[in-house]
Amino acid sequence: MRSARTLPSDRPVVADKREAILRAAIRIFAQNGYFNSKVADIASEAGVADGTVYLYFKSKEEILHSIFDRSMEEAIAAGKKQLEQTTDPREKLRRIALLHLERLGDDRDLAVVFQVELRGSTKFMEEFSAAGFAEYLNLIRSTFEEGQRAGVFRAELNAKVVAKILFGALDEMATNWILSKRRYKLAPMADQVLDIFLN
Amino acid sequence: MRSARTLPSDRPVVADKREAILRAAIRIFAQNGYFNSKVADIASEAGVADGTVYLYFKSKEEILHSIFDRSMEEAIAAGKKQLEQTTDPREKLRRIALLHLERLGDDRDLAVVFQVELRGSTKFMEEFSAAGFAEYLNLIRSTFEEGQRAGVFRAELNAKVVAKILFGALDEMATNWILSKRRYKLAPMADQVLDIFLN
DNA sequence: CCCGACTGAGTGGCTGTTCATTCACTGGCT
DNA sequence: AGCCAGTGAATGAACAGCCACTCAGTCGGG
Repeated sequence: MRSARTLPSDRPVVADKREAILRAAIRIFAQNGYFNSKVADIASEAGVADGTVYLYFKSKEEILHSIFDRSMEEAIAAGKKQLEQTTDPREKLRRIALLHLERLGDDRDLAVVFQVELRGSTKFMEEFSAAGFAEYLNLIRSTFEEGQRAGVFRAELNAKVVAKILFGALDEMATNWILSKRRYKLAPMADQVLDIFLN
Repeated sequence: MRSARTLPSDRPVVADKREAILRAAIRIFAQNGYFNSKVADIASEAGVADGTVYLYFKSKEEILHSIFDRSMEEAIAAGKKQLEQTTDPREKLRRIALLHLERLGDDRDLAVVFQVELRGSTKFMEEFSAAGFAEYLNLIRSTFEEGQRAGVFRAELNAKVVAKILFGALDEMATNWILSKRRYKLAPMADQVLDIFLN
C-alpha cells in the first residue's frame, strides 16, 4: 500500500519495514508492556502481516533486544560526541545529564520501554547490564575522575559510586516523569539535578 | 502430615500456609520473573497443591500485589518509627537511607522482586506509584523540608526534586547490588550516598 | 514465467484457573 | 465410648483460552 512507489531501491523498503516494525513495537510495548503485547498487535500497528515480523526478527524477544541495542548505541555515540565539544568536567557532566533526559523526554514511548519494560526480567537486566549499560556508567565515571584530577571535584570520593548516584538520580527523574499525570518538560530537570549534585 | 498435632489452634496453620505461599512466590518470582513463573511452580515450592494457592489468593497477580503491599507497609512503618527516634534532620535522612538499603540487603529475593519484577508493567507501576510509593517519597521530602526550615539544608532547593534524587540514588544502589556478580554489603552504601549527597 | 517478499489461517504447547472429589477432624447423639 | 453425618481445607486432573510461531500459498515486478 505505501511501499516503494518510484525507485527500485529495495534496501530502503527493507529498512523501512524493519524500522516500521521496530517503531510499532516500541509503541505497543509502551502501551501494554512486553508480556502483554501480542506479536499480532505489533504487526497490525506496523501495517504488516504477522508472518512478516518473522522475516525481520527471529522472535518477539529479539525485537526488544533490537530496540535496546539500537537506542543504546545511538545514545552512547551522541554522548561521546558531546564530550568532545568541551573540556570543562562540570560542563561535560551537565551535557551528559541533559542529553540523557532530552533523549528520553523526546520520545515518551521509548522512554517507557527503557524505564519500565526493559527492567522486567532479571535475565534481561543482566544482559542489559553487561551490554551498553556498563559502558554508559563508565562514561560518567571517567568524566568525573577527570574532574577529580583537575581538582574540580572532591578527590576522596569514590567515582564509581558517584556515577551510580548520578545515573540513579537521572533514572528516577525519567521514571517519575513517565508516571506523572502532569505534563512537564523532562530535560530542564537535568540542571536541577546537577545543581543539587554539584553544590 | 504436619497439621495441628496438639492444640486446636488452626489459625496458625492457616497463616503459615499463606505465608509459605508468599515466601515461595518471592523466591520463584525472583528466580524466573513474574511472567515466566507458573503458579504450579509457586505451589510446588510452597509444598501445596496448585488449587490451594487459590484458597488464599484470588489470582496470580494478587500474589504479587500482596508481596508489595505487605513489604511496603512494613517498610513505611519501620521508617516512621526510626524518624521518631531523632530530631536531627541529617540523622533522619541517614536513618531512612540506611533502613532502605538494609531491608533490601537482608533479603535478596525480595530485593529482586522490588527492583526488577515490580517495574515490569506500566499498569503495575501506576498502582505502585499511587500506593505506598508516593507516601515513601513524601517521607523523604518532608524530612528534607524540616531540615530546610531548621537551616541545615539549602533553602532554595526544590524538596520534591531532592527527594526523588535521593530515592533514585538509593534505588540505583540496590539495583546495581542485585545485578553485581561480586558480593558486597549493601547497607554501608547508605553512608557513602549521603556523604556525597550532603557535602 | 520466475523469484522472493509477503500473507494470514492454522497449530501446538503452554498455563491460569476451576471444581469434583478426598479426607482429617468435629460435635452431637445414643 | 462408639458411631456417624457434617464441614471445609486441600488436592490435582482437566479445561479453556491464548498466542508465538510456521508454512503453503499469493502476488507483483522484472
